[in-house]
Order: sequence, then structure tokens, then C-alpha cells
Amino acid sequence: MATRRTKGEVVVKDLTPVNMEVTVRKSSRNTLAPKRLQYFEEDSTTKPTRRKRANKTDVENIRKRTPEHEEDDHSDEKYTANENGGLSAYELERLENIRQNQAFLSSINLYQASEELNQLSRPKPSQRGLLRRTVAVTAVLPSRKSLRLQMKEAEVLPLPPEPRGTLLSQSFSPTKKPSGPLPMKAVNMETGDELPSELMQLFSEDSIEEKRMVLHQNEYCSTLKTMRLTEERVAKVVKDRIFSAAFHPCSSSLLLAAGDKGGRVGLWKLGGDWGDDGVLLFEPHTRPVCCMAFSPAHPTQLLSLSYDGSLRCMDVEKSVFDDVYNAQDALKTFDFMSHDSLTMVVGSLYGDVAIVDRRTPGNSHESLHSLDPKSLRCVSVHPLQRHYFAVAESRVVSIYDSRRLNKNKSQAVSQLHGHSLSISSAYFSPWTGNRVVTSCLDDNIRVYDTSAMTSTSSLLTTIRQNMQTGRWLSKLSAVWDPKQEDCFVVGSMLKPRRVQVYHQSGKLQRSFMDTENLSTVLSVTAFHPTRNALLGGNASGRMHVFSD
DNA sequence: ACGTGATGACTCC
DNA sequence: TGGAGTCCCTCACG
Repeated sequence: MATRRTKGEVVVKDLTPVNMEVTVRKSSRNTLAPKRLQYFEEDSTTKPTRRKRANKTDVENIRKRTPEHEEDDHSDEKYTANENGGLSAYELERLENIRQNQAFLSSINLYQASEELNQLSRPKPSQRGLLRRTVAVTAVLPSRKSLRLQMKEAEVLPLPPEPRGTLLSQSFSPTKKPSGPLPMKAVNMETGDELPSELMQLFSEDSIEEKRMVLHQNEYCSTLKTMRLTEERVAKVVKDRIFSAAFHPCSSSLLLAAGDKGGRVGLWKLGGDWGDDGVLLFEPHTRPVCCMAFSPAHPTQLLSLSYDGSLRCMDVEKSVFDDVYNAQDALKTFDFMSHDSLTMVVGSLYGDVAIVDRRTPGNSHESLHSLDPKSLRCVSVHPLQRHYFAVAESRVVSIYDSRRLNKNKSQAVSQLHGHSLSISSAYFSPWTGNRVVTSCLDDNIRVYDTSAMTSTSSLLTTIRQNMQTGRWLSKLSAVWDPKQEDCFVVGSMLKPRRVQVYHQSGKLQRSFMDTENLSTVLSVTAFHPTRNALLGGNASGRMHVFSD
């Protein structure tokens, strides 16, 4: 039995679980349930059927049993045999079985293969991008000394005032950044350093006319085949788990942004020479940045939205993060409603939808008819009929008309049914809006026909995809390629790790894999609006770019 | 019955 | 050696 102990671990001695690890970890909320005890049986020699799941030490011990050991063992046995005057037939048979098993295991090179597999499964993470920094050691302050130890009388302190408001509002207010513009100060640059001028040039570079070539499926597939991951296309762009990411539309360089769990926004120019390997890090929010997009009309602007209730606009020209919209509730999602990207639809986690016009102060604020108060996951605006927007609610996607919204209960123009668990994303296809792709926790990706905009849109395609990302990963969502009307990208839980591109018909177009540079789940994925490039962000802040 | 909110083993420097 | 970094397919409760 392993003797190594870590914090919070209880070693159950002399009890061996049949189907569990030998050690049982105790956490504050997860104590050993009494009913589990029935799965333990006494570890005694009277029970010959005792089974134990091998732990690491055991495996190492087995690995160490080279032929020499085997020889030793046998000589030991012979020695005992001579001393005790021979072995029983049963013991001889047992030894023979052991020899045969060892010979078989050696013949298939199991241990060697397992060693190789171990080395393959954990390549060293990329050291590009944000660097490890040792935390600056602050001057050690004199330790506090109690009044009792100072031999003084205890002070009479008044009780603190009773906390007001709900827990929720308390958790929001103290953590939110102050409203008003925040200076655009990179946290990984020396104080006083200006933003690189090249950044300014790149950001103002208008995207060359939108690339809308209708590629035949075969042609599209061969384009995807030219896109590869390389060592220099992986970098740590933010510190924590990536929640959202976007490519800047400029085409002379690959420039992208990522938002993480801690409210940070990282900018990365591939091959750039500013910051850490081209990475600049900002902190405009305090909680997860769950949605971001560059303004199509003003490429110097990056809109970012956070659970902390703020929607901000990073403007490189002004070098600030401007306040765009502030809410009491956690914000979840937004999309641009107008071509000039000055009007936006913003959705809160609790089902409120706001139409935000950045030119006028004050915002109209609508509450949709959602029954479940925690139901709004995603909004997507129709690319042609901009007054329509789709809302992923708990188990249904509803398409609303922004001109006909009511304060409390709005009527949906069309609905997409068939989801059996909560929907994590729903997006209109990029050119026509004739399709909507949804990702659902019931392990299906669905494509709907929304061309007719009838009260119920018909389901065209269902693709099985494991969506059980568990506790530590961002949810997977299917996102269209803006260059191709009918194909979308989605992350995957499959090993080897991969990113998949599907046609709306359900046909897999390509699985992007890389044994050397990709070993983690890429939950957040997006295509470049003009170039043949694809990004994927993981749970430790690393961005991966597949590009031609 | 689902949504939600809760860590920890291991590795590297 | 210990602390920071990395990665991640539960589990119980309301």
C-alpha cells in the first residue's frame, strides 16, 4: 500500500476496495459516504480473491522485475525447495505460469510501449508567450503581536455593521473595476512604456474586402490540409483558462485576442517583438471574459464582455478600455446588430436582453419571456436581416425581432426545438443566415434550416459529439467559418487531442491534430475572417494557431 | 433530474 | 524542497 500522504488524504489501512483506489480522499463536501463502505472487503490472507487496483508504486515495482530479478526469484524458490525438500505440484504449476506470463509480457514489449506512451502523452508545454515570473518578494513586515502578549488591556471594538443586500450583489460590487475609461496599460510591460506603435498600425489596418469565395467541398478540404500547427504558433497569451478568443481581421500579420477566467485580455501577434514573444496582457475585467469580438467597422476596437457585469471597448487609438455597458447581473454574451457595429444586443446570464446603442447614453433593457431565470447562453444576430437575433435559452433557441420586443414577454418569430439538455451556443450561418448551428450538453451538434423563418424551424442535421467537458474546461461550441457559408469548427475531447471541422451536412471535413504541439483540449475555437487560419485556446491560457 | 459549484495529483524549476 | 504551473471525461446537493 502506498504510504505517501498528501493534504486531506485519509489512508484506509487494512481495507482494500474492490473497485476503488486504495486511498480515499476526504474533501469538505465529499466525505466518505457510509454506503460506499460495502465495497470494501477485509484485506486478509483468508480471502484469496483479493483484488487491488495497481498504484504507481506497484507498477514501478513490476517494471523493475527484469529477467535478473526473475532469475533471483527462482533461485530463491529453488533454495527454499531444497531446504524444505521439494515443491508441491500446485506450486510448480504456479511457477510455470509466472514464467510463461513473464515471457509473454516481454515478447510484446509492453513495458517499453508503455514507457514510450508516457513520453508521448506529456510533451513539454510551450514556453513562448507570457513568462513565469517569480512573485516579487515584498518587504517582510513586523509580525503582529497581540495586546495580550504586549501586556496591554484589550481594546473594546464595536461590532461591524450587518451586511446588507444579497450574497450575490456583495460578491459583485467589491470586485468590479471602477466605471469609466481604464488606461490601456499592459501588465507585462515596464511602467512608463508606451504601447508599441506597430500595434496601432496593425489595428488600424482595414481587412481587405471580405473573402467570400464559394469553395467546393473538395477544394475547401484541400485548403484545410495546408493549415498546420508549428512550435512557434503556440504561446501563452493569458494566465488562466481561456473563455473567449478572436482573430483581428488584418491580413498582413496574424493578430489575436484571448480572454481568461480572471478577467484578463491578452493580445498576441505571431512573431511579434513586443511584450513577451509578441504577447501583451491587460486586465480590463475582474471575472471571466466570456465573449469578445473585434468591431468589423472599426478595427481599432475590441469589445469584451464579462461575468463582472461590464462590456468594454478596447480602443487602441485612444489607448483606453471604454465603458460601453454596465449591468447589475453577470453578462454572458453579445453580438453586433448594425453594420457600423454601434448597436449591439447584450444578454445577461439571467435572461435579460439589452439593445445597446453606443451613441446614446442610457440603454433600453428588455426581459425576454424565459421561464428559467438562468437560461440565456448565447445571442447571434442574423447577418442580413439584422433585426432578427437568435437566443439560446435553456432547451430551445428562439429567434426574436428586435423591433417587436416587449418589456416582459416577447413573442418569438421562430423556435428551434429538439434539445434535451441545456444549449451552450447557437449561431446564424455567416452569409445568408439560412442555417443555425447549435451545441448542446446532450452531446449533439444540430443544424437547423432558418431560411423560411416559420414558427418552428426544421432540424436538418444531428452530429454526435462528446460535450462533457467536466469541471475544469470551458464548454465546447460549434462556430462557423466566416469565409465559408456551410462549414464550422468545434473542439473535441477525443485523444489524441484535436479540433474538428464539419460541413453542415454532418460530414467531417478535417481533424486538426499535432502530436508534438497539441496535447490539450482546445475548448475555444475560431476561424480567421480572411486568412486560412484557425485558433484554439486551452485551459492554461495557451493559444494554438493552425495556419497555412 | 439537471444545473451548479466544489480540487488536487503531478511535474518542473 | 516547495511553490508555481499544468491539466483536467467528478460528485453531491438542491
